[in-house]
Amino acid sequence: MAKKARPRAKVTRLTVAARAGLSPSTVSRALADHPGIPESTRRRVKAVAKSLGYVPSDLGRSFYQKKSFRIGVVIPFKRDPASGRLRTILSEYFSKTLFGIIHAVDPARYTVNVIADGGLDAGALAAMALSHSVDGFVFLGLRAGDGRPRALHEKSIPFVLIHHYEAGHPFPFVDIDSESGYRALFTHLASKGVKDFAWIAGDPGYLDATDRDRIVERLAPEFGLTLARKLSGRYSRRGGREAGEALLKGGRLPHAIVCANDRSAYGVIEALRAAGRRVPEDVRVTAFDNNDLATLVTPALTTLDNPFFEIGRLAGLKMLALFRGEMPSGERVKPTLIVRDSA
Amino acid sequence: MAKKARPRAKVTRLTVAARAGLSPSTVSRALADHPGIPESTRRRVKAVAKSLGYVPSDLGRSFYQKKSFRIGVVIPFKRDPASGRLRTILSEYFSKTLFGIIHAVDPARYTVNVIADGGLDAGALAAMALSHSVDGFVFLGLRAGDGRPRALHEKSIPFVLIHHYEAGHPFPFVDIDSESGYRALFTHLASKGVKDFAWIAGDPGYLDATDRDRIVERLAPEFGLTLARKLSGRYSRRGGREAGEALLKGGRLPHAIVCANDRSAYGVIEALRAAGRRVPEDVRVTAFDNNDLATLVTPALTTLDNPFFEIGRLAGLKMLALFRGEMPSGERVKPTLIVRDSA
DNA sequence: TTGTAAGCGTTATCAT
DNA sequence: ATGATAACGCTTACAA
Repeated sequence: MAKKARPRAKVTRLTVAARAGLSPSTVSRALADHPGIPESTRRRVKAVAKSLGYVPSDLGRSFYQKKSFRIGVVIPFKRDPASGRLRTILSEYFSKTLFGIIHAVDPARYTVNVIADGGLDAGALAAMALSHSVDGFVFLGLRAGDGRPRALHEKSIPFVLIHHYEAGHPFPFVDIDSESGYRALFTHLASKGVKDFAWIAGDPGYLDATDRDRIVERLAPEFGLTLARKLSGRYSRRGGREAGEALLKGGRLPHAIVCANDRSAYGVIEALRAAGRRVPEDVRVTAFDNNDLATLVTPALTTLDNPFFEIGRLAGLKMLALFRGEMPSGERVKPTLIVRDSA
Repeated sequence: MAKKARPRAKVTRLTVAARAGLSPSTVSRALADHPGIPESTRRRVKAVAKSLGYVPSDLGRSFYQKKSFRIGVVIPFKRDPASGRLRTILSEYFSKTLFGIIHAVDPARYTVNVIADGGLDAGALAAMALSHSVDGFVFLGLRAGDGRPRALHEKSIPFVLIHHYEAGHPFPFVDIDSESGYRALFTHLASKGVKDFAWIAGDPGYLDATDRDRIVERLAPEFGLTLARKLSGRYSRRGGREAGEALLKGGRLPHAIVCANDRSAYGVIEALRAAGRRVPEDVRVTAFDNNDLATLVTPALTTLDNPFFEIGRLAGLKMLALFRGEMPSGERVKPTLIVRDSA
């Protein structure tokens, strides 16, 4: 019975105004709950708008305000045309962080645009912001020495760095507090009677990786631990396996093998298993990230949980602060030690 | 020396026009490479624009054209506030598909907006399109019986379904061709002397899962295979493990266990391993998807590759066709059989 | 070949 | 309390 107001022509503020016998500006104010509009008018306008099936144009609002209400999330991405293989950062890292960002900015009516970064230069990024395609950027998976943040900063384009930061610059970032993590881990290891360990480093192209090198080296003595060997695991399973094999050739195994992430830890475990060594009986193995992988493999990994969702959420919050004209500081979130079977 | 034209005030088409001694419309046409603009003018305009550091406003263009040039990618997402655990579809599936979409639509200057679907109703989605927040939708991870596509269709809002379709409706979709996959798989199994097998089904909430039930049942006899048992693996590792345990209690194991996806296959393998059965010596196990997981576990999984990137790419292409006013049909892409160690 | 003018839907300013 | 008007940056008839 209720005749569905199926709008044949588009209905705008003008249509609503005409139908309500008011001016467009009053409609605008009523809909935006401006003060100084009597409750009665407000209600009437809203009723008319509803009956007309009026949907405000985000585009009109954006255009007027010169704000797109979009945040560009920049993530490294290349596809090898030959093999078709994707070269990007870990899916799980990306997804969880992305949802964290969305979760944070959604209440402010911001939306997230994914930008596949296959070598975009600073100019291209700046153009996206200047053209109001996005209002700012969140960077994921940036490599050490990337000059784009600085370039954007010079153009006053807002951005937040994730798992990255710029030494000597007060750029807002959200990073993992590796030091706190390794303190927890070393405490655990020491309590298990571990005296020495090998360090399987990450990909030195990332700031976090080289940071962890330094942190591990510096902290070990505090916990009575000897850093017996340092090898690169390149954050990859294969890198881990190769490091594990190298370790096995080097004579006596240390009490523990501390790996810079989950994947390389699993590679190490594979190498050990192939050589007939048992984890954790013969040697303990620890990891970092706590990806799905960590519980999937055998033995399940003792690892430091990298709270991707939370990190994304905080980055989103900083982005909003930036939009409000504030200057949010950098922040490091503490990982949680997850003790499972491997150590 | 070259004085950097750092725009203090915003430079628009008007600025460029004034500087070039032309009208704004000519500038517009020159920049858009319209026919009927002499090469000389075009060049001059472009030079001036460049020297002024002019960046066209996407917002202005969008506003005028009433098109946002954004595609909304809708993905199920819920976060359990208590545990903080994310409930969403697989990260890897999401990421690869998303990048496929981006890859396809980027050349047409479309951009992708991720929409976390925590129970958005059809009205909310329609409002996003009607407000020109996005021009259309790509749906991921839809469950059987979801009425939203039909509702959007009635409002003439363009969308593409991925790994989903609507029987009896010509909605554009991109799905995996499970039948072709199982033909390849059964051929392989038969060649290995397999005579009977157990089917570990997926989550019946998804269309693909129930389709595979039917396909497997129908196809088996063609290949001289007996479907000895049917159990649900719920697409999950735990579901697979439980199914595996049930199978082990049921007396003699069939020659093979065909699982509806990788995760449940791994669960089955865990159950078998716990019971001291070897894969593939005692029983062959097959999977579906070819996620990272497939090579991570031991034994590496023989599985059907679900080409997520390609599926996303095709969906993006269909989206563009829809925007051109065409009515693209549904499409099923063939999975590739990847033979590894588990079968 | 180029210019003029209108219009996209919104909000803010200034009147009334 | 409400109305008229301008402005945001762009494109596209229509005119010249």
